[in-house]
Amino acid sequence: MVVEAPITIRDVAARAGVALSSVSRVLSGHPDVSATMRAKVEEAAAELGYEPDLLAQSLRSGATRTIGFIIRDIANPLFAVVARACEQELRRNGYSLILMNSDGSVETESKNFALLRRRRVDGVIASLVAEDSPYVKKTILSLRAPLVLLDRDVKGLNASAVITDHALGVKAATKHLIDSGHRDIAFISGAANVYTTRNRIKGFSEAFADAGIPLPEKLIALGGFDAEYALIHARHFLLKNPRPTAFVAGGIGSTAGVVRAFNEMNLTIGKEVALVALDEWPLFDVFATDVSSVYRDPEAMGSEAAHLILEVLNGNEPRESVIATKFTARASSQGVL
Amino acid sequence: MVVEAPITIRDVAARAGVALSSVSRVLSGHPDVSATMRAKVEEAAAELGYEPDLLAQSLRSGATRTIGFIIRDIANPLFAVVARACEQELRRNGYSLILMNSDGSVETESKNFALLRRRRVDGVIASLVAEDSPYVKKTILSLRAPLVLLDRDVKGLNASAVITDHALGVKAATKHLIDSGHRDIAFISGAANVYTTRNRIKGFSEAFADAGIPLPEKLIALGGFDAEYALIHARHFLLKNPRPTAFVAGGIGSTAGVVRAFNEMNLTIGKEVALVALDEWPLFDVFATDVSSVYRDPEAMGSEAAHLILEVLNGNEPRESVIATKFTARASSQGVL
DNA sequence: TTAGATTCTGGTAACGATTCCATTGAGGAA
DNA sequence: TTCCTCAATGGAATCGTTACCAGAATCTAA
Repeated sequence: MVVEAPITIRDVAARAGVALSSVSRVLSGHPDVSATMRAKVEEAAAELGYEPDLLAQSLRSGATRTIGFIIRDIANPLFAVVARACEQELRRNGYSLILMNSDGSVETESKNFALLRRRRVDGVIASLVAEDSPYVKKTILSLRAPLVLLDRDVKGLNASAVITDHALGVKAATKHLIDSGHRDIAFISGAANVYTTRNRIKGFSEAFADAGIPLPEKLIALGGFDAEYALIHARHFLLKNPRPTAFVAGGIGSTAGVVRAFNEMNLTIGKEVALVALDEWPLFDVFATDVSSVYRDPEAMGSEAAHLILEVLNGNEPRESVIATKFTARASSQGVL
Repeated sequence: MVVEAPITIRDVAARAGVALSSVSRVLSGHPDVSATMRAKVEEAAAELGYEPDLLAQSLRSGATRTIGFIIRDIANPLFAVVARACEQELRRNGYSLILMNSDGSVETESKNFALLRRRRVDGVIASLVAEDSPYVKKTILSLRAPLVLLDRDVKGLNASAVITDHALGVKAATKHLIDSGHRDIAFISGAANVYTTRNRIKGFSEAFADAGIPLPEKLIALGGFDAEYALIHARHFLLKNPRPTAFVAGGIGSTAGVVRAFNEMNLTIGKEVALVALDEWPLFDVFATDVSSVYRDPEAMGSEAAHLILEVLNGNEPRESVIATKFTARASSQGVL
């Protein structure tokens, strides 16, 4: 396979019979260029099929027009939609997205940040595995590039953030359960070292406080967003006496685990046990039509993240953008008691 | 915010009191380096916290250690898993993944290829929107980098490919439906200008041929993988007389559309109409336990794609890798007639 | 007509790294 | 001692681009 060498600005200059610098001026739209020169260079460039090399441009200009995107797991359907919307918006603005999964490991996450720094990305959008891991601040402060956090709250970073108002939706969901007579409501979600969890628990607690009912602390399990964690703890809760009559599951993985536990014990959702899912997922409306949920718009999260990073790249100050949540009561949380 | 300038090899050389070239030799492990020199340079580099600039290295070496990943839609849960597995495997080998959605548009796809070329990616992994679009071959041949196609078959490209043996699973599924007495079996999927569809139809046809039954050509709709397309055609088929007793839905989007049509007409899956889904999706086992499916392993697809591109980058010839499919009969395809 | 400004162009130095080439000095063989 | 080899190092060219600087040509104003 013969691969001819790529066309460089040098070739164009030779063909047009002018200097390198003149070609560069024409191609980058410099004002001090005669019409003749412009025509000659453009013709030569077109004939040769010249394409500027982004690598060389980046080295020279210091900007790569790439944005790093670090998340725990792109296979989480919510984040896949976030990533899509974000990539689309960045692409429209001439940026490309470098995707990295941190696989739930703070070490991998740290390495990813370091690699993005070496790649000289213009910015990073990240959903951190944990806000309190010791390296986080150091790693991020040495980034030399603007950062947008997804649903995370780390002090002293001067970063932008897309923040979901989970409390709003979770509080409404919990109030709904309490109003329906539930008292022993289990809550299973990820660890409290991420804003997501803390803000959800805030909404959960407020609903109990408002109702003047003590928080069922023994039914709260905050340790992991994965299905396995949720399955184990849901099983455990379901063996208690009295067993919880309702479950709030934090995220898609948690919901999977909780529902598996129900299935194991042959509990019919909406009849023998109530369920509220936090976040929806693909085909939610098709196969899970009767599951009550707290919804947030992942498209909005993704495009907002892109806007926030572009804003800072354009010289504006970092800021936060809040995404609303909406509780929708469906059959899964009704008629249980 | 004061941002100090990044440390370059020049700073390290100055600190160690040696030449640039010596620093480079030490850092890139050249053999002709004295122990004294090595110690001096390594100490200086460590003290300054030197990190090599991948941009400059890439310009010099010609390799960026980046791989482009072009798919229709990362929010398709199957491809999200493919992307995750692929990114993980590439990361282990020191490569980063640049993600681009083509949004189902051949123009966007073409622009994405062109941008990746300008970014000098070392390779591209792509699931083409269409195999027969006029620009495809030209765009790809001008890539100057190895290519791995995902479930696509384009002649004359010298590309590697991860190919799914859809026919195997679809044939088994169709045979199962025929053996259960179904004759009017509808098939809804994407257009025939991608291998995926053609290979599925091959399996579908073969099952009919083996049974000596004519193919129900009027019940085959090949036009789009999206839910909307499937919904419209499923509705249309369900109004026929006699109406089809079974549906095969090609992909996650198609399944969503078909099931919505069932829901609209209050048809109970597995009782009044049979269904086989091609591909599974997250929480499939939790909420859709009774849907018969043809499964393929997206993890395997992703890591195979990574292996194939790495192979070619290591000097081997392009090749194909085949992924198996497995039909599993569940309640949705039984006891209908 | 001439001084000064303006337009246009070419040459060259960066950006940050690697690699070739030439030089030095030490060591070994005759 | 002389010649040769080879390890070790510094200097310079290079990757492809942009931007600065200087000089030539043209134009404007007095």
